[in-house]
Amino acid sequence: MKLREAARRAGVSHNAPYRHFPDRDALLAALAAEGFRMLGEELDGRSGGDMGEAYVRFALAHPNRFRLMFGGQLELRKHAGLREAAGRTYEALLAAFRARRDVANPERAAAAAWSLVHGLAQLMLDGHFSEGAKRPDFVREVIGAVRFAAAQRSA
Amino acid sequence: MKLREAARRAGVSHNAPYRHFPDRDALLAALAAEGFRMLGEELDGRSGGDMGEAYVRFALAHPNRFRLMFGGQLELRKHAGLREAAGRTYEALLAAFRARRDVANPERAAAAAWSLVHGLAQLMLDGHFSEGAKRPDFVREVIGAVRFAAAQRSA
DNA sequence: GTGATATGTTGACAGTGTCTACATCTCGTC
DNA sequence: GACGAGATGTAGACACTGTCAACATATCAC
Repeated sequence: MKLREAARRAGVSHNAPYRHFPDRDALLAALAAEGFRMLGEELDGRSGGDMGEAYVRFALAHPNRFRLMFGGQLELRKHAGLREAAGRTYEALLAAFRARRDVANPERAAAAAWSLVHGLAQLMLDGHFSEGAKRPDFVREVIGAVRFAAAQRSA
Repeated sequence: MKLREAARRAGVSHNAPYRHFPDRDALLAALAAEGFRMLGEELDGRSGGDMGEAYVRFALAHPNRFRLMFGGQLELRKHAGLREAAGRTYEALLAAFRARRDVANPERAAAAAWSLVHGLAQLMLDGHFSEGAKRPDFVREVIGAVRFAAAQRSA
């Protein structure tokens, strides 16, 4: 998280990063954007619970990256590329839900699904769920515990 | 987020806070703990979707507090009081689900419900859901889009 | 009144992000 | 091949930060 320390560890002077990024925030934004690309690759080709599990797996495998992407210290609205990268991920999820015929409202279901896996990832990263999260199938179980409001029935 | 700035704004010297907290992290931990207490009060007496809405409402009303509580920069495991405060909130949610007879597995359902509302709050705070989140009932709709696996039916 | 404790202040230290100025290295053009 | 331009690197300085040590004052029990 510290610019000078990173430069030191990379074996360059404390000012070298400024030749590649205008400031510290821009560097972090680039790392976050790369993170969104990585996440997109993990999710690509999956759907349903599988996709949700991949989302949480990514967060647990790259906790600092994930926190950087979603930690809120990046002022997402200031970095257009970031917002676009995140939006693309959401679009893929939305498309997956639109392809299903058994869900009443794909937009709401997609928002709920993203919220579910995102919250699960965040809470696990933060160390809540300490007891249950040790079970190897915890993520699958939690994701499997929800259904989305079915089509042809009132919401 | 800056100690000296906060001291300045409070009209005291930059070292006054050290008479009350051993270091910056301890001050933040105290603020987070107070946040958990506030959140607990908001959730108290509610259940179901109502509780979920109150959770998200709290996050949107106190974005910085919420991010402090769940941002992960606090090393939750280092502050026993914090972990306990968060655990108490979860216990209340768990109790609410245990009281329901129509849910197959209260533990999983509670974990899923917390994940759902937590992720929803976090994503809204970060500015995703930009289009849909403007609808006044967005939170209720998203929460209403999920069902929990029913009792007496295979998961 | 006296001593202890709580609370506040000033001054210093190392470390940080950022700016400016200076150096070098790499090429396309003549 | 020489040269000027741009990319990339470095050193030094600045204001700022969290933290520590030393010193001051206010409160209160005895």
